[in-house]
Order: sequence, then C-alpha cells, then structure tokens
Amino acid sequence: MSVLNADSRVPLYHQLADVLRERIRAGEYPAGDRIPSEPELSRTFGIGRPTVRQATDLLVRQRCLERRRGSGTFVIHPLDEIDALSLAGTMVSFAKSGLAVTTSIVDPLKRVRVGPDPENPFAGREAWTLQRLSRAEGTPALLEALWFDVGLFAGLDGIPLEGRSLSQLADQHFRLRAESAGQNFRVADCDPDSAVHLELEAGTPILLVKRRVHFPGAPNTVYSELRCRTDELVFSQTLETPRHD
Amino acid sequence: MSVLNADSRVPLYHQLADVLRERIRAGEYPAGDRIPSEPELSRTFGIGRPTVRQATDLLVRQRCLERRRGSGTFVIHPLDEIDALSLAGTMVSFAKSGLAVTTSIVDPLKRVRVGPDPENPFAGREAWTLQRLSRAEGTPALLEALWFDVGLFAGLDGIPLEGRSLSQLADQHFRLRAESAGQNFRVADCDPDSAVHLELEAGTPILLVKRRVHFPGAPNTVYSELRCRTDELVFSQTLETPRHD
DNA sequence: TTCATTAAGTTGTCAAGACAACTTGTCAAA
DNA sequence: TTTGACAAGTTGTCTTGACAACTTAATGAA
Repeated sequence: MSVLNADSRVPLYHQLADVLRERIRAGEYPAGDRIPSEPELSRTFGIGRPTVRQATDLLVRQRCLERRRGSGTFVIHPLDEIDALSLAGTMVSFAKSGLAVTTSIVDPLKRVRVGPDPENPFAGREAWTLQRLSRAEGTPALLEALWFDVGLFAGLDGIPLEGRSLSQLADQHFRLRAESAGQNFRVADCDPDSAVHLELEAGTPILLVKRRVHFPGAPNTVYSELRCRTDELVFSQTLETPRHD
Repeated sequence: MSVLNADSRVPLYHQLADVLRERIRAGEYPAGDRIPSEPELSRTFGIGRPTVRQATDLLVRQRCLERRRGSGTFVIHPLDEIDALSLAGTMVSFAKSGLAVTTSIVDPLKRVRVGPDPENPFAGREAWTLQRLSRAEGTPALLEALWFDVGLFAGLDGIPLEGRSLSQLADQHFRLRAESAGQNFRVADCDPDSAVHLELEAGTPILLVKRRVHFPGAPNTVYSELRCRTDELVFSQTLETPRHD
C-alpha cells in the first residue's frame, strides 16, 4: 500500500518529504518523538534508503527533523522551528537564554484611535493595542507596547493572551505568518510611565526598539515599541542567512 | 595521485569540498566557469559519484556552486548574489537609508593578542583587528571595532580595506559567506577613546552592539563591537524570514 | 545560410548493498 | 545495587550501477 507514485513527475523523495511533513503537522509524529528508522521507511514505502535520506535531508534542512546518530531521527520541538518572529521575537529570545522569564500584561487589550506619530503606521487609525512587561529573574527587563491591525486580527479580544507567544497566536488563530520585519534601535530617556513599570528613575537612558512586522500581502500589520533595561540583561538576537533549498 | 585520504576521520566528501573550495578561492576555477563534471571528479579522485555529489551539495548550499542540469556545475558569481551580512551589515544598512555615508579607518589593521574579555571569542588568542568610523552627513555616527580570525583571513594585510564593505571583501577575496550571526544590544556609557571619535562627551549613553559572525564550519570568525550615536541617526535593520518550499 | 536532427555529455533520480561509528537497552558478573 | 560487556538498532559514509531529463554542440539537409 504505497502512498507514493513512482510514475509521477514529482521525485519520490519530494513525495516522501511531503508525506512526512504532513504527518508531523497532523501530530502523527509528535514533536520530540522519533520517526520510523530509515530502513523501516525504506521497507514500508518500497523505496531505497538513499531516497529516504534525500527526503529527510530536506526536512532536516528545513529544521523540521533532527538526526541523532545511533539513536534515530526526531521531530524538532516547535520552539526551534522556523518561526517568523523568532528572528526578532522577544519572548523567544529570552526563553532561549535559560533565564526564568515571566511576562504579564500591564495594560489590557483595547481598541484605540492612535494619535499622530510619524513612526507608528497606525497613526490616525484604529488599532488593537496592549502593553506587557517581561521580567527576567524577577527584575523588570522589557516593556513592550504593541499595535495590531483591527481587520486582520478580528476577534482578538476573545482570545486569552496571557503568557503566549504572539507569533504563535498569529499562526494558530489567524493563520498569519510574518514575512519580514524592520526595526530600529536607539538610546532614549525613559518616560515617567515606563519608568514605573521598569522600576527606574525617569530620564534613565534605555534601549528603545521600534519594530514593524509585515505579513504576506499586508505590510505593517503589527507595530511594537520595546523599552529595555540593559543594565542587567542584554537584548540579543540571532540572524540566519536565508536558505535557498 | 589522489589528494584525499580515505583513512582520515574527515569524510571524503568534506575533504573534496575543501579541495574544491580552495581551488575556487585560488582562482583555479574562476567565477562563472564550469568545474569538472561529476563523473570526471569521480574518476580523478577515485571516489564514487554520490560522494562527489555530497561534496558539491555542500558548496551548492553555501551558494558557492550552482548546478545546471544537462550543462554542468558552475562557480557562482560573487556579485549578483545576496550578501549574507547585509542582514546585519552596517555600511549596507546605512547606504540604503539614502544618507551620504563615509567610512574611514581610524585605527589601521594590525595583528594583536586579544586580552581577556568574556564576550570576545578571540580573548587570549591572536587576531586581526581594526577600527573604523562612519559618518552620516558629516556627523560621526558609528564607531566599529572588528576582530578577524587570523587563519581564515590569512593575507588580509595585503588588501586595501578603505571604503569597502567587509562582507564583500570576505566574499570576493576569501570566498567566505556568513551563515549566521548573533548580536546583542545594550546601552553603555561612552568611554573616553570612543568619545573622541564620536565627538561626544565621555560618559554619554550610547548604543553598544556586540556581534559574532559565523561562517560555514567556522563559528566566531568575526567579532565586532559597534558604538552608535543615536541622537541624530538610528541603527536599523531588516529581517526576512527564511523561506521554505 | 538556416533550420532541424542527432549524438554526446551532464546533472537528476533511484536502487541495493556494505561497513563504520554511535546509542541504547539487556544481561550477567561483581 | 552497581558496573561492565554485549547485542541490536540507528544514522554516517561510500561504492557500483543504471536510467531519465536536459543542454549543448556538431551534423546534415533544405
């Protein structure tokens, strides 16, 4: 009962990769679990082991699978998967550092008309907005103000946001996956409101990051301002060069 | 006369990839030219064709080679390719802003033994180092200190650096293309030396970026510290999500 | 000359097998 | 119980061989 079509114009290893990717997506091979071994896949699909390896090679390069010699081939944990925002994500980048990070919403989600601001793409329009604070080991480290497009994120007010990655939410609830983002960095004096949350004196220099996130066909769908204390924690990111497989 | 050692712990296809990369770098296979065909490499090196393909696969993925079915495998032209470092590049990101940016070397290239510094991967070792200053519209904006691996950038002291993008140099002279990079951001007080170059008072808060650049098979090959004035110019970047197929 | 055909060469895909290197669990001995 | 040796299973590497799909250049005919 082979699912693969040997006469197809699509190479067998691409077909097998599609099957595996679909099974992973469907939860048939849960994250962290081992998938069937190469000889086993070779037998069940009636193809050679090199072809199986070509297929899993694709998924390994896409960071979907991970090979462990002598042990097996495993489904990568979603956190390590290619998440559009993880490039610049905040919760994610902190989580990887191994620090105990807690995030709480300090200003609940509401619909507002955004005032004039040349850097805020929602200026003069309505948008969802909220503010959240991340603490590392108890110390306030990052205050984040976000604005969302009301059209694309319709019904956002019915979804629990506490403690969730926003990119994960965008993916799961709205099937939106960021395409690109732009951000800039500057040193700014901390305003009084933010100073309270960050437990600083007003006027203390902080790192201010302004970020725009673009989705396919919908640029500037998310805008955020990040205010970071960098006295105890630094703001870090990892960049990977886009792969062309 | 095989150059490859079958008894080595290093896999044959890695050895062959190294040989090919070296020949490309040395100009033996010029950019745009065809390299010997797979059967030919297979014969001359006395190895199987799949092994040859494994080797060229590495270089294709590093965007060093390009396969054309029915025609051959070709050395990629350095210029028309996406610059890996442009993701995090400094001159490049400034240039895109449309501002008149000039970069000058304020501390010439030299070989030094790097002192202890937990964040500098060259600490306790020898490295190339240099310091350069970028001005936007005449105003000092960015002071950059760089450290390079002496092994990978052998002969760096014979190459004119003035006014060139370093990633372009790495690509064209050493056929090195960054794979990934990590950087962190913090607010720091400007040290006296940097203050002179940036035309600030010592102690003024500036943006300090520490960056590590990784090349295929050679992590931490470049380390740099960027000190930015952000009063008139911001430090910006664009992120693209890696595409999959 | 111009165009279509042909042949040679190249990469793309796939098979079957072999051994090496490594991991893990089992089992026996201390 | 703890330790060590062993066996089974898995991925890593490599070989030989084959045919398909495609490109290019040479060849021949109009």
